[in-house]
Amino acid sequence: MDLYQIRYFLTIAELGSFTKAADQLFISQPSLSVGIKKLEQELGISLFERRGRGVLLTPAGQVFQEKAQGIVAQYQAVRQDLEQFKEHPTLRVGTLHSIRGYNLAQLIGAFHAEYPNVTIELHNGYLQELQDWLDQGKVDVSMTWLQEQDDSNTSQLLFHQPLTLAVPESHTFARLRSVKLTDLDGQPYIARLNCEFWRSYPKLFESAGIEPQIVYSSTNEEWVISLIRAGMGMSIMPIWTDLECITYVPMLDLSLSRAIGLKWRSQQAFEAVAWFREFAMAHDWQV
Amino acid sequence: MDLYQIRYFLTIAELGSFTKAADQLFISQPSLSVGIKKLEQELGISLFERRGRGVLLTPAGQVFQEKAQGIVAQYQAVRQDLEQFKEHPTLRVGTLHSIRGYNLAQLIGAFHAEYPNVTIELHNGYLQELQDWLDQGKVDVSMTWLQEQDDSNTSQLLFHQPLTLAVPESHTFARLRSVKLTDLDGQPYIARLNCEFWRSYPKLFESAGIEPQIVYSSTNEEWVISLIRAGMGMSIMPIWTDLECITYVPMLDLSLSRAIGLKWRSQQAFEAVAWFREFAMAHDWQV
DNA sequence: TAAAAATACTCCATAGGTATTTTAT
DNA sequence: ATAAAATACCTATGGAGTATTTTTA
Repeated sequence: MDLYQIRYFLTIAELGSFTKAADQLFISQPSLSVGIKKLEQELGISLFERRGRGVLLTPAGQVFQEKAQGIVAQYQAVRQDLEQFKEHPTLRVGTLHSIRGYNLAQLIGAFHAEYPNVTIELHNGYLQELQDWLDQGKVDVSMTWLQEQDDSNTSQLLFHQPLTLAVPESHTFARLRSVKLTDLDGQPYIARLNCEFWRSYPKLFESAGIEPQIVYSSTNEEWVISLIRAGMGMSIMPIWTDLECITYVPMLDLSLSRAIGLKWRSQQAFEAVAWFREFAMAHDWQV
Repeated sequence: MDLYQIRYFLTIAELGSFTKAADQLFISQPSLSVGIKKLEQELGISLFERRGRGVLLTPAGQVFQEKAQGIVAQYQAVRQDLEQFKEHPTLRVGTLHSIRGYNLAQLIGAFHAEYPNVTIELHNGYLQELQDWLDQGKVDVSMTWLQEQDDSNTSQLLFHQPLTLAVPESHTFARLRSVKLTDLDGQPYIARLNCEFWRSYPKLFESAGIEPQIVYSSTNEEWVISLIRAGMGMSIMPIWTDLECITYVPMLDLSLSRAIGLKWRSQQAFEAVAWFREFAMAHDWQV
């Protein structure tokens, strides 16, 4: 069944005449006659009672009329939604839990100023989640941790972010020029469970022959920061340039760095993705 | 847009593959490719992201998917409603306010026993309303007052029903063999506003030189009966055979009779109407 | 008799098919 | 290299047109 058939039917029902409906629909009266006959055959029931002057809905026709209006209305709603989308496309950006809003907010703000029609939807997730969402088409682009093997067709580097030890500014370490891994032995430590390096930490600590005391752990970067700031412990974490009351201490025997960049699907044709990639590349990341 | 296009789209979206969808839909893969391309052109936006292995919905495709499911569901609901109607057609019967349920109930009951699939909808109304409803297709057949000019193509007589004076059984008139019109002068009279003869009563009374005292009037036949039974007055009304505590008194100089029958639209093809007509004709009306 | 719907036919757009090529992994 | 979608081309269905007939009030 074609939607135009329903539109034709509704017009005839409203005007009570094939001829008048044909005029209004800009088609010929015989075309309507044939079309409605097809519709009636498809539905297996007569919809109009043909009278000398005009037509009248049969009981079945009245049943059909009520529902048919709903179908046409819903179709028009879909069309409108898509028009809406064309004018205001929604770019769904996946962001790693361990990337803080601070950096991203500036990019989003600047992007929106240049592309005011694009609505940005942020989806926070873990490394694997982001990859899945990308693969499943639930996000269009992700700002995430890049690995060596990532292809330049589906990813691009934005910046490197070193990781080092963050301690409360009141901690004795805060006044040192640097620390060594062994200094961490027995220190209160806050585990960043969302960290891409986390699974390699136990080995790291073990090979250095140390055992920090893990007092808290959290998947949430902001909470880790708050806990350090409150003097609850220290953590090896990416250097965020906006943190107050926290001191980063260089580590002599540990040099960690993560690569943050964009990932997308190959052949992704959604133009907002291209805009966002270009924009992110030109952005001054200040990290 | 054709509904099969939406079905095709939904199947592809669900299976994530043109080839698999083509198998399931029993059409060829190229036909699907071409069909979806047409759909995308009609909507003016790309719905699928073509990847090496299978396809993925674009953001717009996801928007479309949600709504499209609703459209297909509604279409299937319409189909089901019509199937329901085919199995259990609803015959809408118009009945005159001044025809009491008593007589009709027996017909309806017997009809339903013979045609258990037909649902009967009773629509009570005045003479003119019934005619309008019939003309507008709001009822399929009416049991109403027939006039001389009614065509045998659109009406048939069921029975004649004489009208005479009804008085409370306690009234002195109840013991008379008959009364004359002039006996009504000054008597408490209950006007039956819904009566087809009502508009001619004033002239009738006037030409007889009498003026009954109209104590109550009602459009509702049952109320009129109750009022008479309660001794509030008398009324010239159709003879109902089931009334207790009410006595009909023949009138020497007034002989009224109304013709009750069915009316329908010419060319009415709804088969339940034919069944009902046939059934009503064969019915023993006991009036 | 006149207004309106149905029918007969013609034309062409398009859904669907098969064979093949292109594309992406 | 292979799986999957796109393309090319063909056929047939059916939507829409014009001219005409049938129907009913």
